[in-house]
Amino acid sequence: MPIRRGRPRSDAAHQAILDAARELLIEVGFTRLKLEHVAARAGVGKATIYRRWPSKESLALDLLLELTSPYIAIPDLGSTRDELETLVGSIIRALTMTPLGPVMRALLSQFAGNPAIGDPFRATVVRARREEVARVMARGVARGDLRPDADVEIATELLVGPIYFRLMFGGDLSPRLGPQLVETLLAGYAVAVER
Amino acid sequence: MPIRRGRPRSDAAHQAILDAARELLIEVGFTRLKLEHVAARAGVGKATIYRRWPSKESLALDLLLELTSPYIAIPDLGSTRDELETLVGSIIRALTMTPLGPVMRALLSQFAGNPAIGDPFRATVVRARREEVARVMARGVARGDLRPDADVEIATELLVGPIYFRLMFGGDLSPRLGPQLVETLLAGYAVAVER
Amino acid sequence: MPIRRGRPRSDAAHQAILDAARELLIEVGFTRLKLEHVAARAGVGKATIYRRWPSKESLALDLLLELTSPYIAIPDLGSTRDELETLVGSIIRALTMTPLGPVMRALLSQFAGNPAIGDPFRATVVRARREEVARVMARGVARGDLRPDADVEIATELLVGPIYFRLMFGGDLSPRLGPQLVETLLAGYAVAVER
Amino acid sequence: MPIRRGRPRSDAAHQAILDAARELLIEVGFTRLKLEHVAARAGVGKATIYRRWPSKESLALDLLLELTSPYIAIPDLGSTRDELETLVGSIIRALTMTPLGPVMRALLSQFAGNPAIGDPFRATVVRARREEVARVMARGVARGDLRPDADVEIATELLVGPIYFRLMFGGDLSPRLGPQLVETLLAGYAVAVER
DNA sequence: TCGTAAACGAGACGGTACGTCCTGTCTTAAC
DNA sequence: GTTAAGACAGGACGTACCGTCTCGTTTACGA
Repeated sequence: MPIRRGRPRSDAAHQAILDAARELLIEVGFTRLKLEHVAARAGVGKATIYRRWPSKESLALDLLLELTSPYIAIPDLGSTRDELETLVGSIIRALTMTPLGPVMRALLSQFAGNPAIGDPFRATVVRARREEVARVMARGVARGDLRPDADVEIATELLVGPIYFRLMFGGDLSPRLGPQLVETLLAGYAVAVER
Repeated sequence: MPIRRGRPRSDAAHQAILDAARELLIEVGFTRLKLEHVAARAGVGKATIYRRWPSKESLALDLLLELTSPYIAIPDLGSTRDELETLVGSIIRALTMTPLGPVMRALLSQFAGNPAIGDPFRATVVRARREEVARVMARGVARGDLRPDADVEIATELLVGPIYFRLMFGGDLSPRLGPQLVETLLAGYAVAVER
Repeated sequence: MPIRRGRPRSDAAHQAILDAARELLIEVGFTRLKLEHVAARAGVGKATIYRRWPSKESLALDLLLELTSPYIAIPDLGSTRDELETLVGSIIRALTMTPLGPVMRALLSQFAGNPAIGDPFRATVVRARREEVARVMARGVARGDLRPDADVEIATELLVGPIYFRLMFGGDLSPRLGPQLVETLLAGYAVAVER
Repeated sequence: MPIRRGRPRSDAAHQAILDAARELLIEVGFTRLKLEHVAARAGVGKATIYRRWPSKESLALDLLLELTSPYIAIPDLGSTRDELETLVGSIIRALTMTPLGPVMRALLSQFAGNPAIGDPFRATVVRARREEVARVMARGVARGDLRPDADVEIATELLVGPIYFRLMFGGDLSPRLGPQLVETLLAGYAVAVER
């Protein structure tokens, strides 16, 4: 039994650290985020941070997962187009209307070159998104809306890639983007009669 | 007349710095790239670096522009599909077979959150790519291969977004990806008879 | 109450710094003394030095005060000549047989032009020496050994000035010097009738 | 024949360097004197300085010798006391009323620990002073004013040591100091019977 | 109710890198 | 061949953070 001895860890400190880190990450970006400053803003000793997270990366990753966790599965809406638009729209909304946008922007830089952040992120968020696209597309195929040979992986990237492209390189992340992407994707994968 | 006074700047030192920086950027990534180490590997004083580049970011940006500059315009091949595949293929090839791939991966992190790198990159490389896609598509529309209402911006992002997505989040950057993306894009934008 | 918070400063580091600084000061002199090297030899981070001393000067001053503090008052020996010789002899001995000599030589340069070192040194060491000479001379006047109008300030400088002169410009600092100075001070050079 | 070829060295540059160096030496002291700043203030390239002086020390030494050269021998005044007072007074006057004072103060620090400055200074200025004292004292002995066994070396240091002591550690360098020193040297402090 | 054990805020620790400054040398065009 | 200008390699400066390590104190649990 891992009986807990000694003083329990403080939830207040834990939350203060996350809040301070989120604020600073948004303010200055990942590279200029300093744990020294997080500790100061949170009113916490540095050791209290290191006791919970082994590195800046893992703290940042927790911030990201915290913001991506309220992920909601797409229900069967009867229409493949509606479901895809809902899916893409929820991604755009999360990026534009919650702190996820700035946090994501700050961490984009780390996904490619920093396995400590990239790997867990891929294993959870990216994977979950691919699976959701797969579920929606499977329903679409079953309905006869989509060609049975539609490639789920390419489809995910065609829907999500442009969004991250704009997040990275600039460009509107307006709600109009979702239907535009879905329209193009569907026109491609839809059986001939669809159009 | 900007008469040159004093000892001219050394081209040898300039190139040694760029070489050392490129190597180290690929080896350790942008965050762990230290100008101290660049100077040491280049056999150069730190001041010689700071005389040319005000920051690590601007040095890295120069590396990136140096690698993206050998950009070749797509000639008229008679076939819109061939031209698009050539375009996408050349991007994939540059990312997989030249130092551009690792350098890009190392700098992806900075585009979103670091205007000092992101803005110039957007203004040159991203802009050039959009314009090339626009030229190819304009020829396609003229040929009757493409629907006249095809949106160039969305098209660029559908072609390039998935590539950067895989660069960032992992996934094959095989030569097969190009034709897959073009096929999907064309199926969407092509006039009905195309398929 | 000045409650102590945080980890206390390390006495070991403090002493290691002083030792390394003393050695290097003697080896290379004040101008060529580098805090970087002190830190390296002491096995200490540079910040640990700067936390204690704001500058090279103040560190050097502490070295000097550390070496001049074991100052011993001259007891009543019954003979003014003996007391003066003891006083001058102890100064010469300290300069020739302890690290004070080399340290003093290294810092002589700073007394005149560097108030940060000169002022505290004057306020403590020079002042203490003047007072000791004054006490000895007062006893001498009381004994009837010395003329009552003898000027203490001039006397101090006549005894100590030549010693520092030789320290600075070269010349024996042999034990013989003390009695010579005292003899001349007491007797004067004029033939008897002059006065 | 050392025929001069090429452009002759500029006397104007030479003098501008000495002037700038003297000013800066007085303003900031020897340690904080930077050849970079001397060159800038003199409107001269750094190489022009290094072509003439191998080091900061030798430049400073030249400044010092330039100021100590107008040394005037003491004529036979008929009175040993007058001659000694003239000698000591001329030293005090030079130190208080010409730039020699500040320059000396700035360089005092280097005499002991820096042979490059100390040795030539000792060999010229200090030596000349000792010889002058010797001449005056020899005349005094010949006149019967001074005891024949008077030690010239000790005498020089008793006259000059206190002056440098005050220059270094503070204290009036008033014209009154000269007669006080000469008086004490001649008379001694002991009550008459002592001898 | 009293240890005992772990977490707490604080801040010092040995380090690494920063960006600046200065050194003494070298390289140019102008004279 | 010297000049002013200024770039060069090198190296120290004083500062900022890193991740670790004491401190004295606080908080909970089990004896």
